[in-house]
Amino acid sequence: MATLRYSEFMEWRELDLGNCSVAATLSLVGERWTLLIMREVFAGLHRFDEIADHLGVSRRVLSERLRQLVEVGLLERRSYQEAGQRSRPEYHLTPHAHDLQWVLAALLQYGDTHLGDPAGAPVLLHHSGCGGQVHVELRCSCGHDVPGSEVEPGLGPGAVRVPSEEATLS
Amino acid sequence: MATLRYSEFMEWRELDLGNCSVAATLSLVGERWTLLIMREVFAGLHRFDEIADHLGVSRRVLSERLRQLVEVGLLERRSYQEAGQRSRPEYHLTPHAHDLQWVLAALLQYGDTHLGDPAGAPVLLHHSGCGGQVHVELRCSCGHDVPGSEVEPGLGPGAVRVPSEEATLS
DNA sequence: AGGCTGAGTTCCGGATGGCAACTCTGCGAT
DNA sequence: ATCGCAGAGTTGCCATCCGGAACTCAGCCT
Repeated sequence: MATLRYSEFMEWRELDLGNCSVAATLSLVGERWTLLIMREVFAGLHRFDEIADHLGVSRRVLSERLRQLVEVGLLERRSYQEAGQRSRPEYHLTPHAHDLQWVLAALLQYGDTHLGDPAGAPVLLHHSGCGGQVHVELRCSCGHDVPGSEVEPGLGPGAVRVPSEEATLS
Repeated sequence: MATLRYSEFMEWRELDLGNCSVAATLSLVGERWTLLIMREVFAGLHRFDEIADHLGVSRRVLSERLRQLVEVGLLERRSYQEAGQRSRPEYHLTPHAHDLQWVLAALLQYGDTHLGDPAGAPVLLHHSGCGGQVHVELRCSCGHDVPGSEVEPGLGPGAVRVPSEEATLS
C-alpha cells in the first residue's frame, strides 16, 4: 500500500485519534525509536545492520518499525546487490517522508537550543540548493516570524462537532 | 530543578544519546503520551482529571509523565483553589515549553497534509498578535523557503570526533 | 558440500502500560 | 467531630513491549 489517508488509517490502527492531526502523525511515528530510525535514513543509512549498529536499537524493534514505516508509506524497500552477494533490501525515503523533515528539524532545533552541547550543534541542516543553513520557523499569514509563546490553537473547519461538550483542541 | 543542560541531562538519564539533539529532545518528550499531554496543556487544559479524561491516557501514565515534565522544566506546577475546595495543583507551560510549539506545529502540519481529514484541518494555529494563521516553514539562510526534500544534514561544530569511524549524523 | 554475510526471527526475563479500584487530603455540611 | 465529597494521584493485576543474545535463513563463492 502506498499511503493511507485518515479514514483508512483510523480503521487500520483501530484507534480513536480524537480527530487530531498531532495524534494522527504520532501514531505513525510516535513509537519509541521510529523518529530516530527516520533520522538515520534521512542521514543516509539505508541498511538493516547499518541502522541497528549505529543507532543501537534492538534488531527486533528495528525489524518491526521498518515494516510499519513501509506499511504506512514513509519508507520504501528497494533491492541492492553488492558484488558477490545476493540481493538484499534497502530502505529509502518516500516523497511523503520528506515532509517529516519539519518534525525532525523542529526536534533538532529544540535540542540545540535547550539541551545544547556547549561545543555547538552536532548536526546542521543545509539547503542542497545553495548550501545555506536551514532552520525551522513559525510564520504567520501576516508575514511575521512568530515566537512559540504567541501561537494559540483554535478550531478549524474539520473540528469534531460535539454540541454537548465544550469543544477543545483534540 | 529548573531546566537541565545537555551534560546534566545525560547523567540524569544515564543514556548515551549519541551526541544528537534529536535524540536528546526525544528523550524529554519522546515517550508515549508525552507530546499529547503537552498538546493538551498548550490547548488550555491544566488539571489532572481534565487531561486524563480528555486525552484518555491512563492515570498512572499521566501521573508519571507530568512528574517527568516538571522535572525537566517543561511544565510548572502551580496551585489553584476553587471556592470551597482545598488547593490543588495545576500544570502550566514554562518558557522553555513554548519552543516545543515548533515540534507540535510540525506534527500538526504533517498530519493535516498527509493524513488530513477530508473535512479540513481540525485544529488551526493562530498568531495571538494579529489573529493570522500560523504555519511551519523550513527557511534557508539564503532567504528561501526550503522543501523537505532539499534539506541535507551535515556535521556541525559540536559533532563527535571519531577519527576511526565514518562520521554520520547521530 | 561448506562457509560467509546480511537480514531478520526467536526466546526469555524484566520494564512499561491499561484498567479499575483504592487512598489521601482538605473542605463544607450535619 | 464526624461524614461525605471531589480532585489527584497510587496500587494491584495482568497483558504487552523491549533489550540482548542466540538462532535461522538464503544465496553467493570456493
